[in-house]
Amino acid sequence: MLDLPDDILELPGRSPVARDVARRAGVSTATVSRVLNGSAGVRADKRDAVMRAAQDLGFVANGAARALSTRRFMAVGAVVPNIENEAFVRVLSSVQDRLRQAGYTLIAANAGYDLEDELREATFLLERGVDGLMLVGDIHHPDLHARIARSGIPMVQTFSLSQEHPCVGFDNAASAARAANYLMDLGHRRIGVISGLRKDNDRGGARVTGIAQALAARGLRLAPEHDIEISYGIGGGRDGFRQMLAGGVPPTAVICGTDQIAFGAMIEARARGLSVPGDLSVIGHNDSDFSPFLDPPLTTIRIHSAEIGHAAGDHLIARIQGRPAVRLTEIDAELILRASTAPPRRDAG
Amino acid sequence: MLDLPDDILELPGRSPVARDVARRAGVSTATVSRVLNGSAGVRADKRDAVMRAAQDLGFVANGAARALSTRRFMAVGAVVPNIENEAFVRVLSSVQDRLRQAGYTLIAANAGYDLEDELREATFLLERGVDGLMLVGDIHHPDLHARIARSGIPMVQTFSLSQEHPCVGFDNAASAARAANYLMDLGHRRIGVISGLRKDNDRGGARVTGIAQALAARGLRLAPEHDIEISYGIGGGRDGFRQMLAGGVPPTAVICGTDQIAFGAMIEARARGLSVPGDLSVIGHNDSDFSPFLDPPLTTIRIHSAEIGHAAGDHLIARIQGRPAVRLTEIDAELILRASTAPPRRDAG
DNA sequence: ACGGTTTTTGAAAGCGCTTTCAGATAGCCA
DNA sequence: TGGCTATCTGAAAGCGCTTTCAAAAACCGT
Repeated sequence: MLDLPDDILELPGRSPVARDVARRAGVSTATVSRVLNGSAGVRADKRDAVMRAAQDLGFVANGAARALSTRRFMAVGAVVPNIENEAFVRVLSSVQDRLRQAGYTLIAANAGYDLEDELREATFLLERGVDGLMLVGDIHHPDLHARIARSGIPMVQTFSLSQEHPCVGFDNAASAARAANYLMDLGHRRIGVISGLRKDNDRGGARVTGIAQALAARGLRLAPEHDIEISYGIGGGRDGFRQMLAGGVPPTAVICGTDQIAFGAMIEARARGLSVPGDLSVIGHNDSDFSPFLDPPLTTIRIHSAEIGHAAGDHLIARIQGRPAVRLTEIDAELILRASTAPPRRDAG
Repeated sequence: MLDLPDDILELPGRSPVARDVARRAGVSTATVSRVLNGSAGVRADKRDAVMRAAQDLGFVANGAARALSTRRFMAVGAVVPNIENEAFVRVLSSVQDRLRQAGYTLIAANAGYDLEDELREATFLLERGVDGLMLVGDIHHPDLHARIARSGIPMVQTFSLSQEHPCVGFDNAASAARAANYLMDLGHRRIGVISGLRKDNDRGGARVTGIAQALAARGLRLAPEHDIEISYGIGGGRDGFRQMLAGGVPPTAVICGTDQIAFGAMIEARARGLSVPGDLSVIGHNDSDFSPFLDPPLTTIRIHSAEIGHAAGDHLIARIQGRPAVRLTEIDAELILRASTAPPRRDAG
């Protein structure tokens, strides 16, 4: 290597490196590194000199070099089905909270409810060298877990519970069943479901199953024409409820996969001259910002996204740092009662 | 360095590196690198051997080493005021779209409408070695631009226009003025504003200024009691409109900083027995998902978030790759007319 | 078959940081 | 002050990849 004399090193274009700081402070790069990290066992005068030199030069350590050397990238990845979905955004935001405190960065990616895409995105993150990975749900591409295992980094699944893998979530079937039971307690007998896409989506699937089982447990059944699967969003909710009405005998209550869908269903119901909750009770999922303000305010299953995120973040950090972490954390979902649910009309048989 | 004999290298715990692939394919690491990247000028048989070896071993290049070597981190950072805000999420999502196509990763951070925090987060990203940076707005911590400049990476500001810095955005003052003019054309004379926090927020500030100027241009003025600043969200909108009514003579129309705020204002108006748009016209900002479905559907200024994101992404990629890029891109905001606006009542003077 | 090209290829030098290891210093007690 | 221990410190070896440079191999026209 061509070793330049010390005095011509202030090349303007080059951003300063540890070597420059060392030179300026009259120490070695080893000492610079010690000061800028743990500081353990460096004499005060040298430490100050290094600090000042770093300050003066505006030194910023090169993350790649540090990552290469420590084998720690100081980042964790998260792949969520839809990065624009409120619930996932909240989780990402709270995971990031925790990570940030531990000095880690969150890199989020979008899987678009597609297993292949999820695999691609996860692989991409793995290549980047993330130190941990957060996924949503328990259904993934068959190769995904093998790939994660090979990379040797910790992984945690969220939003649903899993027998196989570390997870932070809740029992989607049970919480949806609770909503169904609540409706049946009110006297409803014809209960419908409008869910988002269920393909490769264990949360959606489990919720419908839970509802069907709760109905069965009381001798009722989820009629096929009352079991609707649509795309997410308010428009989806309208379409879904329209389809349901087209099916014949209308339900007296519907449970929806998200509050957006519930909102859409309510709009469509009103457009058809049905009053909520008079003619139709509606329950959503997620407790979105707007839900308390709808007309009527929406009964919904609140998912504690922030708690899920915090727990998932803590779990990953712990395992990255070699500390023990619980394999399964259950964060209970909560049924928030508002005015969109009521007993069915007497004549609704 | 202790050079292990070639035959004991299948240590299970260690993930494979280029050296392993090279050995298995009977080539040098240089060739491995050539194959895995550009592939230029490698004989077909060797190329295949490398490909196969990499496949067999499940080789994944170490991103940190690559970044260190190429001086490219292949990631760009984005710092937005609120990562849970719909408009910013949409921009992030569309920036990521573009970056992903170019092989780059997006790392998003949250500044919480605080200049110090924004500086901290941006610095954090800079330390990571991001190759480019996206910011929101034209008001930043005094040290921020210096720091970015020192790191030598391209930066682009979004959502507003700037004289000083590269930007992709729109004229917040002009678009808000357009809304005000529309209301005045309908005959409104008492127009109010409910904006989110304006501190260190040039978008919010510019909108109010634009409205005030539009009013002034027609001999009207924005009464102080009709100029309300609140926190974001539906609750904020309700509070804001309540405050406005407490101010004395009620306005016949309000322009709100977001559709959430507008929604809140509409709720509060109705609670006070005012009909929209009969007694009060309401205009929002952003054209949120739910806005067409409100009752009445909300007139709003649609911000083309996806276009902003795409343009910002393209701009950064171009500059990272050393290609020229336009300094200022203006993405027009659009006034979407729906049913929440109408002429004022005749007797509303 | 041979000299001159044109391709391919591998050795080795980094990229900038951390960390080990041994030597240098400082501190302490007698 | 000397000797021994406890602290500090710097040289140097990596981390795993890319890339230059020169040597080796393949190709070509005669």
